[in-house]
Amino acid sequence: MARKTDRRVQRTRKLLQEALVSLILEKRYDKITVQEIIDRANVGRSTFYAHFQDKEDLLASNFASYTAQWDHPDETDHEHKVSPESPHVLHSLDFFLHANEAYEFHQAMFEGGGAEVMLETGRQHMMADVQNHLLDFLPEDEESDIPLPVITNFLAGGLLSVMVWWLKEKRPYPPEKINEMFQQLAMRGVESLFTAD
Amino acid sequence: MARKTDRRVQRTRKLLQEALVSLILEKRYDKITVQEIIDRANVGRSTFYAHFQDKEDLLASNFASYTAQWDHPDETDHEHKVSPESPHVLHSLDFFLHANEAYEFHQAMFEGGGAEVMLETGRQHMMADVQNHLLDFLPEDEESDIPLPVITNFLAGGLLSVMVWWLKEKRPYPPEKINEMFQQLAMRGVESLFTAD
Amino acid sequence: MARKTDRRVQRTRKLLQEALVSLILEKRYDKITVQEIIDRANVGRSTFYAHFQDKEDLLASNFASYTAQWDHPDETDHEHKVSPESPHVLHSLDFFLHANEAYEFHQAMFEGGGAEVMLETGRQHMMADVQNHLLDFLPEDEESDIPLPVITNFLAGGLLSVMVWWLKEKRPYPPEKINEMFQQLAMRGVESLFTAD
Amino acid sequence: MARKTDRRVQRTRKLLQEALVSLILEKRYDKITVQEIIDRANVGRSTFYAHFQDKEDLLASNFASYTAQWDHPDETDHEHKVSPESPHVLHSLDFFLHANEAYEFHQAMFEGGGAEVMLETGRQHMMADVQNHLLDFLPEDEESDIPLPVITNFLAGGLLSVMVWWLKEKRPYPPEKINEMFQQLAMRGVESLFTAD
DNA sequence: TCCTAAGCGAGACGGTACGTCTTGTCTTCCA
DNA sequence: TGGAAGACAAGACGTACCGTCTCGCTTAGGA
Repeated sequence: MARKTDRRVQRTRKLLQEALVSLILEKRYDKITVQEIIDRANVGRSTFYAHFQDKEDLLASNFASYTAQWDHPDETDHEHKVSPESPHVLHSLDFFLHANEAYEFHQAMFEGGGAEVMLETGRQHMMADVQNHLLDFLPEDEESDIPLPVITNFLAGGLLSVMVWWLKEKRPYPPEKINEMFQQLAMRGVESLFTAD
Repeated sequence: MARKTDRRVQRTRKLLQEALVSLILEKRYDKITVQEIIDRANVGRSTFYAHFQDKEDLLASNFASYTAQWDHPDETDHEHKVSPESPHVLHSLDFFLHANEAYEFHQAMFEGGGAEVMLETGRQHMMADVQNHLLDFLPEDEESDIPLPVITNFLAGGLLSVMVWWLKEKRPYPPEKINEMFQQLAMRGVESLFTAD
Repeated sequence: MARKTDRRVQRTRKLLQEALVSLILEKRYDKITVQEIIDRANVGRSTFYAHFQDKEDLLASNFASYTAQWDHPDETDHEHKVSPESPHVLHSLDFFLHANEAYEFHQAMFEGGGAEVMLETGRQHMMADVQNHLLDFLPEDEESDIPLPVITNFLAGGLLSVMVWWLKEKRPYPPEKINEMFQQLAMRGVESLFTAD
Repeated sequence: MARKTDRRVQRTRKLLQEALVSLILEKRYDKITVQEIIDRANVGRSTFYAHFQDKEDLLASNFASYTAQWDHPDETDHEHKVSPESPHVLHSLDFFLHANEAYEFHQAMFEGGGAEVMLETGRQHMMADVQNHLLDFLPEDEESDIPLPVITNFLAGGLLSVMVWWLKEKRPYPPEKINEMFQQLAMRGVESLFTAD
């Protein structure tokens, strides 16, 4: 059994991931060279390509576990089984909380220009997530006027946009607060801003 | 007066822009080479760089006039001075209509991978636009619970996301229809989907 | 008659020639750009090419009159019709005197790296000149052991080399003196240096 | 120890050198492109620049070993310790013999226009060589009327010129014969041609 | 004095080669 | 035997010049 090998392999992967992150903190992601990464990681060029297809692959691996949490959130706090009267159709708080924790990493991404790659991946996960949640709420037999993908895109797009703003602005509110705002906008719509509450 | 020169310059710029678009319709944007562009445009390499910094710059110039329309829409159809009862806080129809016209171009962008550049620029214009419109509706003296940028990001993010989906899906609805959906979501919120109308 | 035109043309040619020389005094000839020349001369690009084929052509024109003197020396001082006893088979003094006059120009050439072009042209003229003179001395009927081209190359090569050294060393001797040395070497050979005179 | 690497590197260098020579045999040196060289050598562009600064550098490397022989000739045939009666002040035969061996290469250079680079380098080596030999013959205590550099330039200039002629003429005489002519001219001078032997 | 053709400046342009840069593959050696 | 080291092929990049060209302005010399 190649247990020892596995451990070495994991170590090399980690070295490369950390090298990338540390570089991202210094300069734009898309200006980072494979050469720089392997220099920083003290790893041979061929070793890099033995583990990752390319730079993006390495980056993706960096937040694979990250987004994995979105797909498989801890099964503990599933207390937001809400009623239609008080529906948390979108468990957006999870996203904000999670973004809050990985704040520094996000900062690096935005400043470094690596955000696009991440955003696209993130968007896809978020979309899937949102859609799943919506499916729990929209009665299957009753076809809504608005197709599911439209709702999903609307919500995920809005959420992501607000979240990025929040992060770029260096979290002017606690995650719970910004989530509350988002929930109001998402659930009640803009119209509610103009009508008496 | 350098009139003739200007005309030549404009012609060259146009040749390059058209060459890029025609290439985008054939292959992924990021696989397109400067050499291919200038070959298609029958233009010298140095001429290319005399007019544009790089490939992205050329791409950007392609929808500069495009987004310019967002900033300075035709002053004719400013009839959406709507009442709060039927508020078109967001003149999103304009966006859908406009996207509808430039449909092929958008298709090329999305398929070709050049969308990122465009989306970012587009987002910025859209944000500014949305914000301006909101300012007309939010009473200045009355501070909302939710800061303006949050609303703006929410709406622009949702709009863009829906629009991209709509384009990528090859416009399954007429622009008026998709706009209607968006308006409902944006104005009334998701909650409205579950309540009796 | 286009008299006035001619005058303008001559002026332009002169401007370009002077611009080149002044530039050569500043930097290596082969690093000088056509653009720099026409900028310095305040002349349009097309005008340059209307007058000269290229940079080398302009350079050549600069010492066209120069070498012309070698081919058609002033017919006044032809008093070196020497006897075989005191033969000035090679009228090398002319070359040294001429080089002496155009000293600054030569300096520029050597320092500027434009010398090669000049040297090659100069060598050709010098060779032809030397050969002509030799023909006056070598009796046609009597075939020498050594073919004429060998002698010509030997003398012209040696003369040019000595002259270049002399110019590069900033003329450590008066032209008459260096010529005397050359004449001794050329006429009597190196052997004479070791034998009692 | 990078033994294997060295071998690869040497192979690449050789491939490039040979590619250049083979190209020179086909077309003018200054019309040869770096691209053509690397195509012929089956070598990547960056590899070329990893080994040589530019085209001239590659050319120079081609006769580096060549001129090296001039500086360090085989220590075997040092039997030209000649008496003043039969002085070989200048071991010019070595040069002719050497040029004879590398005949094809020279041909390529002259026809291809790459000769200038080579000639200048060759001249310098030849000058140093000639000067060293002269120092063995000219008694130090006895100052000649003619400075050493003048003699050196005269001899080296003449020798190079004759040699180039000889090569360009496709070696009309065996190297020993042309050397004999040169020696007579150099040692006894032109005057001797006119006097009874 | 006006007219007109040539000379000219300005500079856009197509084209070519350059030297740099980065990628992903491949080979060799070492631990 | 797996990984470090790094040479390498491939090829796009942005730059630098070149020589051609088109365009109007200026200007001189004949009308």
